[in-house]
Amino acid sequence: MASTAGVSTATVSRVFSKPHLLRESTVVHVKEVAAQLGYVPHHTAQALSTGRLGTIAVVVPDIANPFFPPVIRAAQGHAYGAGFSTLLGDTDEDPAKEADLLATLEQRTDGIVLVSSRLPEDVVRRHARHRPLVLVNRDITGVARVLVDSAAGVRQAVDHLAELGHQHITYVSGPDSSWSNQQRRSAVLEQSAARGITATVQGAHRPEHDAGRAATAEILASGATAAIAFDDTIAQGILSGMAERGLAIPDDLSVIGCDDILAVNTYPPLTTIRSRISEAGRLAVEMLLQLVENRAEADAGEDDRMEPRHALTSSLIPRATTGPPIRRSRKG
Amino acid sequence: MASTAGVSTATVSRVFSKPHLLRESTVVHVKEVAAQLGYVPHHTAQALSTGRLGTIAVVVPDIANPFFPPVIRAAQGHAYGAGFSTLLGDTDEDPAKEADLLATLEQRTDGIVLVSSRLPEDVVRRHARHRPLVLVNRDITGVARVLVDSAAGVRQAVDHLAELGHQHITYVSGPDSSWSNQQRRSAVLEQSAARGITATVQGAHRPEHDAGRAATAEILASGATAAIAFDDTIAQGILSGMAERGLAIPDDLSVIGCDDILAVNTYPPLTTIRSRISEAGRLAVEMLLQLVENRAEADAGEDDRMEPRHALTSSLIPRATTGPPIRRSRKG
DNA sequence: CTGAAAGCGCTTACAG
DNA sequence: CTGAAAGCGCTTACAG
Repeated sequence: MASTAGVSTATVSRVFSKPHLLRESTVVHVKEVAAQLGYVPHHTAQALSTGRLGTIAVVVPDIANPFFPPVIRAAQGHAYGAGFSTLLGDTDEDPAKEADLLATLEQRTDGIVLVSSRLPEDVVRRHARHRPLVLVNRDITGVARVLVDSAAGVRQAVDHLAELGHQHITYVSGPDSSWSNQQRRSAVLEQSAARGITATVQGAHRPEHDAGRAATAEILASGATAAIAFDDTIAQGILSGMAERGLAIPDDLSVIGCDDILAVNTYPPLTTIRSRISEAGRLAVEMLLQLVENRAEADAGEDDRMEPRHALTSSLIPRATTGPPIRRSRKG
Repeated sequence: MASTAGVSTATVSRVFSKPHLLRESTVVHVKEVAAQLGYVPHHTAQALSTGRLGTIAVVVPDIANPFFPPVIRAAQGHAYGAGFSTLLGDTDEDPAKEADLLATLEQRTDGIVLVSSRLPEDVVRRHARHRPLVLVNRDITGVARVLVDSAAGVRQAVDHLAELGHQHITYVSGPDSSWSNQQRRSAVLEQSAARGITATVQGAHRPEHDAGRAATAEILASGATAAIAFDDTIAQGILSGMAERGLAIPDDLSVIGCDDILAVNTYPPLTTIRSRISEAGRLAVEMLLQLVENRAEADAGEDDRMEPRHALTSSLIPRATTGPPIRRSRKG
């Protein structure tokens, strides 16, 4: 390439990375020849030389869980726009696999977005000290993170139910190890106490339709007239559980989901708590690229510590699965 | 590393790539020192040297479309097992972006799995001639591909409806540019003709809940007593459209989806056509890695042309949204 | 504004 | 069984 353009390889390199250092005519000429020959700078060689891979990774517990695709999509889109490719990692909800993946990805990327990590805090912290890392949906001091703050939406949900006249509600929980689950459960409990209504907590645990459906019996037995589910999938399962028994929504039970991943794809349309999760993906990548740049500069200067923590707020989207506790006395 | 272990870099290299060429004791010793120092072979340098990136890409039209995550998941899992990382590309259903992505990914991967490509045949063919490429859900002669053959399942669906007594059914179509859509439509039309029942075709076009819901009016107007939808999302939209009108499933309309991505997450549980789509992801990667290996060998030998075409079969999963056309005369 | 030369960290014939 | 040396295709001080 350099030879057929009659210049040195250094010049070719500059044409593609620092054209402002060159005479305009040189740039034009070399680019012409390059176009002719279909020449493109060899990515791997560039990477080896500069130490910048132009690649990030997004690691999630389960791609097939509908919460994650929007996050991944936004992350990939933003990274692509900034000239970065995106590696995808699926930990299968397994901390060991997550650790493994992190080790592999570490040497193949400039930085990692770790979504809903199941790893111990100190492991994450250690990794973050060495390499650019941004957490999504995990709140670890000292590590850059963006949190989908569902607490605000959950409080609105409790208020909504209290105003409809519900006296006893139940929180149908998700995975115990999930930060979001802990946050949502606390918000339900605290806000219920504040409003002077009874709140109980029970399992579904697995964020799956079947788990929600199976939880229906316990919900009905509890005497609660409304359920706030850890996520939409569980909520939808409860809807099925009710339909199975010939019970009506919302008359026999008000149901509120979380995440708004099902949109209006249920019938009746599900009242839920919406948080801009794709915003979380975009923001996380933005922060990560910031860290990558800082690190590049820090090599030549001093390390500047920063601890960004972004919380994205949420809000209740009332649709058709909530109403007054009309048949609340069905058990009597 | 080499120096502290008292060997040459060549030996260190061999310890990690061709240990069988070395004395057992040398391997053990070098590995010990490596563990001590936390040394790991530099991936990018390896890649530059060998020309093997250890990376593949999976390109899909839309990560958020629930059809794709299982494919991606299986592909990533299988690639990971074989020591390959997976880059993810989202074309946003845009052929221009798809072409762009392909060009970028081409130099960053050993090969690409292209799912539901929207690109012209010759563009895909040209790419496949130069680099390992496997298509999923696109049938282009001369290019390795794995097809989710929904035709078999669709024929079963038509038979199922005919046996229930339906005389007029409608196919609610998906994206016109989709290979799957064409295949499914043809299968509905042909099998209906074979069974001597009437089949009409109408739009939903976009594979979205709302499009399905909006299609309900036309379905009812058509006089059809059963609908086979391009996919589960559209089918679910039809379910909502019917519920909205206070009409019953399956009495007022039998509905069959396709892809089984919703599993039993609807109520009533959706009769649908299942194809092992995650199997498609796994198989595609398997074929791709085969191509990558072949190409590596072909460099030193002769190119061996092969044209693998795998069709994964499908079958009807009867659940609760199909039944006899009880109120078929509702319009009279 | 441009080039010669060293270097990024491996791999791989070629010798021995 | 192991090492010296060239090479993978760039980038980047250093000269000029």
